[in-house]
Amino acid sequence: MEKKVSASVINRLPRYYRYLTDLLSSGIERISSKELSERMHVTASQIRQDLNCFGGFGQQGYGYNVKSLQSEIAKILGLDRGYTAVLVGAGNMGRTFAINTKFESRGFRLIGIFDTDPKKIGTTLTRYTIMDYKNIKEFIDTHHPEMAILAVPKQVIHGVAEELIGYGIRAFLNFSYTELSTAEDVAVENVHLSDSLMRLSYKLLEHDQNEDKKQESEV
Amino acid sequence: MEKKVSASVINRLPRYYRYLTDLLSSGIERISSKELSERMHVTASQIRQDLNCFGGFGQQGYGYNVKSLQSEIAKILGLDRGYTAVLVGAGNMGRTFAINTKFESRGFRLIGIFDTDPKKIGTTLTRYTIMDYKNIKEFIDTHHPEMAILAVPKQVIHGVAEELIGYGIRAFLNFSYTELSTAEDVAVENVHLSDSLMRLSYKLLEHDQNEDKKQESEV
DNA sequence: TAGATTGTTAATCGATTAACAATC
DNA sequence: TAGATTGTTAATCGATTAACAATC
Repeated sequence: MEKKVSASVINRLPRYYRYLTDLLSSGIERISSKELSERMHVTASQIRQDLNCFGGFGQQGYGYNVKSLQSEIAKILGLDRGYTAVLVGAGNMGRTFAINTKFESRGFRLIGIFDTDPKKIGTTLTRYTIMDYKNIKEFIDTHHPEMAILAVPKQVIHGVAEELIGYGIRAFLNFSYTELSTAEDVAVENVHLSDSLMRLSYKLLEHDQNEDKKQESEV
Repeated sequence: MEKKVSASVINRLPRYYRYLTDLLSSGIERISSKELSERMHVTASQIRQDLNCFGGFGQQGYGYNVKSLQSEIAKILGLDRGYTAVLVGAGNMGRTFAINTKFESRGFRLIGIFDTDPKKIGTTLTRYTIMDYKNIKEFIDTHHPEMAILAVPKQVIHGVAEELIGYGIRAFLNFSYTELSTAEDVAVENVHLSDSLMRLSYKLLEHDQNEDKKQESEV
């Protein structure tokens, strides 16, 4: 068994995928680690090390074929698996997610939307009719989605997750402020917009303070 | 001048803030690094190291006062600065963002929403009237927001960012698929939901493959 | 005071970068 | 072939963990 690839490497993969997709759409066929490193503001060494966790995708003297590298990374990420997902919660975040079909094919395919609000159940959201959360077990038993996107209030997040784990779901994208702890054999990605905002706030403050210092030293 | 705090530490700060806020709301007054470490699934050593980048907030033999530690971290993150932000783009993501006022006070206060779509301009979104993007310079000159939340299509993201930098904005939260490169003296946080999905997809695939291997070895 | 827990130094571990032989 | 660029090993750097003296 190969040794486990580190989280740092995994976290960079989507970014490689993104850049390669852009290169592809601008018609660039081959790229060297050096040129890619300049575009991405990382070292060429890091790119080669990262890729070689999964195999030798390049060719000495030539570099990497953009198209084949992109598809290799897609495979590594599991984007070719046709994973399917249900969305739980048709509030604002849920609706935004459902409408942005551009996410599809970059990780999953949405096959059903659920909510508990009688006002929402039966209404349509893009090409889906919102279903009653009560019937989610039946739906899962029939269609076997692998993932659930959780866009529900933080008060119910743990309950919903546990229930869905019971029904066989093994991967969650969690939008609630509370984080879903990753016990058991379950994959979780937490998306915390508040965290991003706080980081931005920190960076802004840091810049402001550097600015202040610069002015002081000029005086 | 103190040495720069590493990105790893900064990235963990919002999570500390989140946990401390939860502790506070459940009425817990003091906590030791050991107990916090168990709740957060990190080492006590890491917590103490992280906090001591900014100062000695604890007390030997006692631990940390939850309330004062929370407010210290808020200060470090700049949450007490009353930073203000404009939202550019009142599409789905923009609307979701505007409606989730819970983000406010965790990094910024929203003071205006802009769009270019004549159908949207003049309509209201929660407590705001959507303004014409044409008039954003005037608004910035008058109200001096520090941040901009960019929820615009990727085709226009760089143009919008450059324009707003010209008007004095120094911090951006970017929701577009393309990333905003962080040249100049500008703070940027990119939020890429697709990246989160791809990471989730990878984790799921990894779990599936471990599952397969386990079964093989059982045969 | 004795016990607990911090702040901090030292040790370990892992990730990044540099270098270069292999090879297209 | 000569030049370019990979894959990979070795060196460096930084982050995490462990340990413990300081001290509440």
